Amino acid sequence: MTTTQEPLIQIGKLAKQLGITTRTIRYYEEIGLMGPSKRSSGGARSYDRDEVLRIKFILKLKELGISLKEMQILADTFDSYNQRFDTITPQVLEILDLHIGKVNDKLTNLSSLRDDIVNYRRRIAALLEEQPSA
Amino acid sequence: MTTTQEPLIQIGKLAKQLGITTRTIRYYEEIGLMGPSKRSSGGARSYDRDEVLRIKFILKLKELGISLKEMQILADTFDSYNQRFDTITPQVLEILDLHIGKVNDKLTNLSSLRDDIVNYRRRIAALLEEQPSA
DNA sequence: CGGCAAGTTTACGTAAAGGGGAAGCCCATG
DNA sequence: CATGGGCTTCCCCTTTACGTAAACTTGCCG
Ligand SMILES: [Zn+2]
Ligand SMILES: [Zn+2]
Ligand SMILES: [Zn+2]
Ligand SMILES: [Zn+2]
Repeated sequence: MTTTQEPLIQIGKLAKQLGITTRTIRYYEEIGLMGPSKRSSGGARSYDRDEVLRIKFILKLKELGISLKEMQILADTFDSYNQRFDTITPQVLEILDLHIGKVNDKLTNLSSLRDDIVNYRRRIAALLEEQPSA
Repeated sequence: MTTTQEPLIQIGKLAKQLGITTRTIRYYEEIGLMGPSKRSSGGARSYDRDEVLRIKFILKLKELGISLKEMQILADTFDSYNQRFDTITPQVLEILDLHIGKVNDKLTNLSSLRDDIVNYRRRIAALLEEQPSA
Protein backbone atom coordinates (compact mmCIF):
# COMPACT_ATOMS: atom_id res chain seq x y z
CA MET A 1 0.00 0.00 0.00
CA THR A 2 1.61 3.16 -1.24
CA THR A 3 -0.45 6.18 -0.40
CA THR A 4 1.15 8.79 -2.63
CA GLN A 5 -0.50 9.51 -5.92
CA GLU A 6 1.19 7.05 -8.24
CA PRO A 7 0.46 5.71 -11.68
CA LEU A 8 -2.29 3.10 -11.67
CA ILE A 9 -2.63 0.50 -14.35
CA GLN A 10 -5.79 -1.14 -15.51
CA ILE A 11 -6.30 -4.86 -15.56
CA GLY A 12 -6.24 -5.31 -19.31
CA LYS A 13 -3.00 -3.45 -19.81
CA LEU A 14 -1.41 -5.19 -16.88
CA ALA A 15 -2.42 -8.61 -18.11
CA LYS A 16 -1.03 -7.94 -21.54
CA GLN A 17 2.13 -6.60 -20.02
CA LEU A 18 2.59 -9.72 -17.93
CA GLY A 19 1.57 -12.11 -20.67
CA ILE A 20 -1.40 -13.48 -18.75
CA THR A 21 -5.15 -12.99 -19.01
CA THR A 22 -7.38 -10.76 -16.99
CA ARG A 23 -9.10 -13.87 -15.77
CA THR A 24 -5.94 -14.96 -14.06
CA ILE A 25 -5.60 -11.70 -12.20
CA ARG A 26 -9.21 -11.77 -11.10
CA TYR A 27 -8.76 -15.38 -10.12
CA TYR A 28 -5.85 -14.52 -7.88
CA GLU A 29 -8.00 -11.94 -6.22
CA GLU A 30 -10.88 -14.39 -6.02
CA ILE A 31 -8.86 -16.91 -4.06
CA GLY A 32 -7.40 -14.28 -1.80
CA LEU A 33 -3.92 -14.20 -3.20
CA MET A 34 -4.27 -10.53 -4.04
CA GLY A 35 -6.60 -8.74 -1.70
CA PRO A 36 -9.36 -6.58 -3.17
CA SER A 37 -7.97 -4.13 -5.66
CA LYS A 38 -8.79 -0.46 -5.92
CA ARG A 39 -11.70 0.37 -8.16
CA SER A 40 -12.42 3.29 -10.38
CA SER A 41 -15.71 5.11 -9.92
CA GLY A 42 -17.12 2.83 -12.54
CA GLY A 43 -15.90 -0.28 -10.77
CA ALA A 44 -12.90 -1.06 -12.91
CA ARG A 45 -9.89 -2.56 -11.16
CA SER A 46 -6.60 -0.71 -11.07
CA TYR A 47 -3.24 -1.63 -9.69
CA ASP A 48 -0.34 0.30 -8.29
CA ARG A 49 3.31 -0.59 -8.34
CA ASP A 50 3.47 -2.86 -5.33
CA GLU A 51 0.41 -4.78 -6.41
CA VAL A 52 2.06 -5.32 -9.74
CA LEU A 53 5.15 -6.51 -7.95
CA ARG A 54 3.06 -8.90 -5.93
CA ILE A 55 1.56 -10.42 -9.04
CA LYS A 56 4.98 -10.72 -10.58
CA PHE A 57 6.21 -12.46 -7.49
CA ILE A 58 3.27 -14.86 -7.62
CA LEU A 59 4.03 -15.62 -11.25
CA LYS A 60 7.64 -16.24 -10.45
CA LEU A 61 6.81 -18.64 -7.67
CA LYS A 62 4.27 -20.37 -9.86
CA GLU A 63 6.80 -20.78 -12.61
CA LEU A 64 9.00 -22.48 -10.09
CA GLY A 65 6.38 -25.06 -9.29
CA ILE A 66 4.90 -23.61 -6.14
CA SER A 67 1.17 -24.09 -6.15
CA LEU A 68 -1.34 -21.34 -5.57
CA LYS A 69 -2.46 -23.17 -2.47
CA GLU A 70 1.03 -23.06 -1.06
CA MET A 71 1.15 -19.37 -1.81
CA GLN A 72 -2.13 -18.93 -0.02
CA ILE A 73 -0.65 -20.54 3.06
CA LEU A 74 2.30 -18.22 2.77
CA ALA A 75 0.02 -15.25 2.34
CA ASP A 76 -2.03 -16.30 5.32
CA THR A 77 0.88 -16.64 7.69
CA PHE A 78 2.16 -13.40 6.23
CA ASP A 79 -1.08 -11.65 7.10
CA SER A 80 -1.51 -13.27 10.48
CA TYR A 81 2.00 -12.31 11.48
CA ASN A 82 1.20 -8.81 10.40
CA GLN A 83 4.00 -8.38 7.92
CA ARG A 84 6.76 -9.00 10.42
CA PHE A 85 9.65 -9.42 8.08
CA ASP A 86 11.75 -11.82 10.10
CA THR A 87 8.90 -14.19 10.82
CA ILE A 88 7.70 -14.38 7.28
CA THR A 89 10.91 -14.88 5.35
CA PRO A 90 11.90 -18.12 7.06
CA GLN A 91 8.54 -19.53 5.97
CA VAL A 92 9.25 -18.60 2.40
CA LEU A 93 12.72 -20.02 2.64
CA GLU A 94 11.38 -23.22 4.11
CA ILE A 95 8.96 -23.77 1.27
CA LEU A 96 11.58 -22.81 -1.26
CA ASP A 97 14.14 -25.16 0.22
CA LEU A 98 11.61 -27.94 0.21
CA HIS A 99 10.98 -27.37 -3.47
CA ILE A 100 14.64 -27.03 -4.25
CA GLY A 101 15.18 -30.39 -2.64
CA LYS A 102 12.40 -31.98 -4.62
CA VAL A 103 13.58 -30.53 -7.89
CA ASN A 104 17.11 -31.57 -7.13
CA ASP A 105 16.06 -35.14 -6.45
CA LYS A 106 14.07 -35.19 -9.63
CA LEU A 107 17.04 -34.00 -11.59
CA THR A 108 19.25 -36.68 -10.12
CA ASN A 109 16.75 -39.40 -10.86
CA LEU A 110 16.11 -38.18 -14.37
CA SER A 111 19.79 -38.11 -15.11
CA SER A 112 20.41 -41.58 -13.76
CA LEU A 113 17.45 -42.91 -15.70
CA ARG A 114 18.90 -41.32 -18.76
CA ASP A 115 22.21 -43.00 -18.12
CA ASP A 116 20.48 -46.33 -17.64
CA ILE A 117 18.75 -46.01 -20.95
CA VAL A 118 21.86 -44.95 -22.77
CA ASN A 119 23.78 -47.88 -21.33
CA TYR A 120 20.98 -50.27 -22.07
CA ARG A 121 20.97 -49.08 -25.61
CA ARG A 122 24.70 -49.48 -25.94
CA ARG A 123 24.53 -53.05 -24.69
CA ILE A 124 21.81 -54.01 -27.10
CA ALA A 125 23.57 -52.34 -29.98
CA ALA A 126 26.72 -54.32 -29.16
CA LEU A 127 24.75 -57.54 -29.07
CA LEU A 128 23.16 -56.79 -32.39
CA GLU A 129 26.54 -56.18 -33.99
CA GLU A 130 28.15 -59.27 -32.56
CA GLN A 131 25.68 -61.76 -33.88
CA PRO A 132 23.55 -60.35 -36.67
CA SER A 133 21.29 -63.37 -36.68
CA ALA A 134 17.48 -63.69 -36.72
CA MET B 1 4.71 -60.82 -24.29
CA THR B 2 6.39 -63.87 -22.87
CA THR B 3 4.73 -67.02 -24.06
CA THR B 4 6.17 -69.52 -21.60
CA GLN B 5 4.02 -70.47 -18.66
CA GLU B 6 5.06 -67.96 -16.06
CA PRO B 7 3.62 -66.79 -12.78
CA LEU B 8 0.73 -64.39 -13.23
CA ILE B 9 -0.29 -61.89 -10.60
CA GLN B 10 -3.77 -60.57 -10.03
CA ILE B 11 -4.58 -56.91 -10.04
CA GLY B 12 -5.24 -56.56 -6.33
CA LYS B 13 -1.98 -58.15 -5.27
CA LEU B 14 -0.06 -56.19 -7.86
CA ALA B 15 -1.58 -52.91 -6.82
CA LYS B 16 -0.77 -53.54 -3.18
CA GLN B 17 2.75 -54.55 -4.12
CA LEU B 18 3.26 -51.34 -6.08
CA GLY B 19 1.58 -49.10 -3.55
CA ILE B 20 -1.10 -47.95 -5.95
CA THR B 21 -4.78 -48.77 -6.37
CA THR B 22 -6.40 -51.16 -8.79
CA ARG B 23 -8.18 -48.18 -10.22
CA THR B 24 -4.88 -46.75 -11.33
CA ILE B 25 -3.88 -49.91 -13.14
CA ARG B 26 -7.23 -50.12 -14.88
CA TYR B 27 -6.92 -46.45 -15.74
CA TYR B 28 -3.59 -47.01 -17.44
CA GLU B 29 -5.19 -49.74 -19.47
CA GLU B 30 -8.18 -47.50 -20.15
CA ILE B 31 -6.06 -44.78 -21.70
CA GLY B 32 -4.05 -47.25 -23.69
CA LEU B 33 -0.87 -47.10 -21.70
CA MET B 34 -1.04 -50.80 -20.98
CA GLY B 35 -2.78 -52.74 -23.71
CA PRO B 36 -5.56 -55.17 -22.77
CA SER B 37 -4.39 -57.56 -20.10
CA LYS B 38 -4.97 -61.28 -20.02
CA ARG B 39 -8.14 -62.35 -18.31
CA SER B 40 -8.99 -65.41 -16.27
CA SER B 41 -11.99 -67.50 -17.29
CA GLY B 42 -13.99 -65.41 -14.88
CA GLY B 43 -12.77 -62.17 -16.45
CA ALA B 44 -10.25 -61.17 -13.81
CA ARG B 45 -7.12 -59.39 -15.01
CA SER B 46 -3.73 -60.95 -14.54
CA TYR B 47 -0.26 -59.72 -15.31
CA ASP B 48 3.01 -61.37 -16.18
CA ARG B 49 6.49 -60.17 -15.47
CA ASP B 50 6.99 -57.84 -18.38
CA GLU B 51 3.64 -56.19 -17.87
CA VAL B 52 4.62 -55.61 -14.28
CA LEU B 53 7.87 -54.13 -15.46
CA ARG B 54 5.98 -51.89 -17.82
CA ILE B 55 3.81 -50.55 -15.02
CA LYS B 56 6.87 -50.00 -12.88
CA PHE B 57 8.48 -48.09 -15.71
CA ILE B 58 5.38 -45.97 -16.10
CA LEU B 59 5.39 -45.21 -12.40
CA LYS B 60 9.03 -44.27 -12.54
CA LEU B 61 8.50 -41.89 -15.43
CA LYS B 62 5.47 -40.43 -13.72
CA GLU B 63 7.44 -39.81 -10.58
CA LEU B 64 9.91 -37.90 -12.70
CA GLY B 65 7.27 -35.55 -13.96
CA ILE B 66 6.51 -37.08 -17.31
CA SER B 67 2.81 -36.91 -17.97
CA LEU B 68 0.70 -39.89 -18.94
CA LYS B 69 0.00 -38.16 -22.21
CA GLU B 70 3.66 -37.92 -23.01
CA MET B 71 3.98 -41.59 -22.21
CA GLN B 72 1.12 -42.29 -24.55
CA ILE B 73 2.96 -40.59 -27.35
CA LEU B 74 5.99 -42.67 -26.53
CA ALA B 75 3.90 -45.82 -26.43
CA ASP B 76 2.30 -44.94 -29.73
CA THR B 77 5.54 -44.43 -31.56
CA PHE B 78 6.77 -47.54 -29.80
CA ASP B 79 3.88 -49.56 -31.15
CA SER B 80 3.89 -48.02 -34.59
CA TYR B 81 7.59 -48.71 -34.97
CA ASN B 82 6.89 -52.26 -33.94
CA GLN B 83 9.28 -52.41 -31.03
CA ARG B 84 12.33 -51.56 -33.09
CA PHE B 85 14.72 -50.84 -30.30
CA ASP B 86 16.92 -48.30 -32.01
CA THR B 87 14.04 -46.19 -33.25
CA ILE B 88 12.29 -46.05 -29.93
CA THR B 89 15.11 -45.25 -27.55
CA PRO B 90 16.06 -41.95 -29.16
CA GLN B 91 12.48 -40.85 -28.63
CA VAL B 92 12.66 -41.69 -24.97
CA LEU B 93 15.99 -39.97 -24.69
CA GLU B 94 14.61 -36.91 -26.41
CA ILE B 95 11.73 -36.57 -24.01
CA LEU B 96 13.97 -37.28 -21.09
CA ASP B 97 16.51 -34.70 -22.15
CA LEU B 98 13.78 -32.18 -22.59
CA HIS B 99 12.61 -32.81 -19.06
CA ILE B 100 16.09 -32.81 -17.68
CA GLY B 101 16.57 -29.40 -19.24
CA LYS B 102 13.36 -28.08 -17.77
CA VAL B 103 14.09 -29.41 -14.34
CA ASN B 104 17.58 -28.05 -14.49
CA ASP B 105 16.32 -24.59 -15.35
CA LYS B 106 13.82 -24.75 -12.56
CA LEU B 107 16.52 -25.68 -10.13
CA THR B 108 18.67 -22.78 -11.21
CA ASN B 109 15.83 -20.33 -10.89
CA LEU B 110 14.74 -21.66 -7.55
CA SER B 111 18.24 -21.39 -6.20
CA SER B 112 18.72 -17.87 -7.43
CA LEU B 113 15.38 -16.84 -6.00
CA ARG B 114 16.45 -18.35 -2.74
CA ASP B 115 19.64 -16.35 -2.83
CA ASP B 116 17.71 -13.19 -3.60
CA ILE B 117 15.50 -13.72 -0.60
CA VAL B 118 18.36 -14.51 1.69
CA ASN B 119 20.20 -11.40 0.59
CA TYR B 120 17.11 -9.27 0.84
CA ARG B 121 16.64 -10.52 4.33
CA ARG B 122 20.21 -9.76 5.26
CA ARG B 123 19.93 -6.24 3.97
CA ILE B 124 16.78 -5.54 5.94
CA ALA B 125 18.22 -7.07 9.06
CA ALA B 126 21.25 -4.84 8.74
CA LEU B 127 19.06 -1.80 8.32
CA LEU B 128 17.05 -2.72 11.39
CA GLU B 129 20.18 -3.04 13.47
CA GLU B 130 21.75 0.18 12.29
CA GLN B 131 18.90 2.46 13.21
CA PRO B 132 16.48 0.84 15.66
CA SER B 133 14.01 3.66 15.37
CA ALA B 134 10.21 3.64 14.99
C1' DC C 1 -27.01 9.78 -30.02
C1' DG C 2 -25.07 5.30 -31.95
C1' DG C 3 -21.52 2.25 -31.40
C1' DC C 4 -17.53 -0.12 -29.93
C1' DA C 5 -13.88 -1.55 -26.78
C1' DA C 6 -12.97 -2.87 -22.31
C1' DG C 7 -14.62 -3.46 -17.95
C1' DT C 8 -17.93 -6.10 -14.57
C1' DT C 9 -20.32 -10.42 -12.27
C1' DT C 10 -22.11 -15.03 -12.43
C1' DA C 11 -21.77 -19.35 -13.72
C1' DC C 12 -20.76 -23.33 -16.19
C1' DG C 13 -16.86 -25.98 -18.74
C1' DT C 14 -12.25 -28.18 -19.05
C1' DA C 15 -8.03 -31.29 -18.59
C1' DA C 16 -5.35 -34.55 -15.66
C1' DA C 17 -5.21 -38.36 -12.85
C1' DG C 18 -7.44 -40.84 -10.63
C1' DG C 19 -11.12 -41.70 -6.05
C1' DG C 20 -15.06 -44.05 -4.55
C1' DG C 21 -19.24 -46.38 -4.64
C1' DA C 22 -23.13 -49.20 -6.66
C1' DA C 23 -24.55 -53.47 -8.69
C1' DG C 24 -23.38 -57.72 -10.16
C1' DC C 25 -20.07 -62.15 -11.17
C1' DC C 26 -16.97 -65.97 -9.61
C1' DC C 27 -15.21 -68.93 -6.32
C1' DA C 28 -13.22 -70.84 -2.07
C1' DT C 29 -14.83 -72.10 2.62
C1' DG C 30 -17.28 -73.23 6.99
C1' DC D 1 -25.96 -73.57 0.99
C1' DA D 2 -24.76 -69.12 2.42
C1' DT D 3 -21.25 -65.88 2.90
C1' DG D 4 -17.32 -63.19 2.23
C1' DG D 5 -13.64 -61.66 -0.68
C1' DG D 6 -12.02 -60.07 -4.76
C1' DC D 7 -13.05 -59.08 -9.24
C1' DT D 8 -15.89 -56.75 -13.05
C1' DT D 9 -18.13 -52.51 -15.39
C1' DC D 10 -20.51 -48.08 -15.03
C1' DC D 11 -20.63 -43.72 -13.67
C1' DC D 12 -20.33 -39.66 -11.00
C1' DC D 13 -17.02 -36.83 -7.86
C1' DT D 14 -12.66 -34.17 -6.87
C1' DT D 15 -8.85 -30.86 -7.40
C1' DT D 16 -6.09 -27.13 -9.86
C1' DA D 17 -5.84 -23.22 -12.53
C1' DC D 18 -7.93 -21.18 -15.19
C1' DG D 19 -11.23 -20.70 -20.15
C1' DT D 20 -15.37 -19.14 -21.89
C1' DA D 21 -19.89 -17.46 -22.58
C1' DA D 22 -23.87 -14.44 -21.12
C1' DA D 23 -25.65 -10.37 -19.89
C1' DC D 24 -24.72 -5.80 -18.31
C1' DT D 25 -21.99 -1.08 -17.41
C1' DT D 26 -18.68 2.57 -18.54
C1' DG D 27 -15.97 5.45 -21.26
C1' DC D 28 -15.04 7.57 -25.23
C1' DC D 29 -15.27 8.84 -30.33
C1' DG D 30 -17.46 10.67 -34.37
ZN1 LIG E 1 -0.09 0.12 -2.71
ZN1 LIG F 1 4.85 -27.89 -3.21
ZN1 LIG G 1 4.20 -61.04 -21.66
ZN1 LIG H 1 6.62 -32.89 -20.26
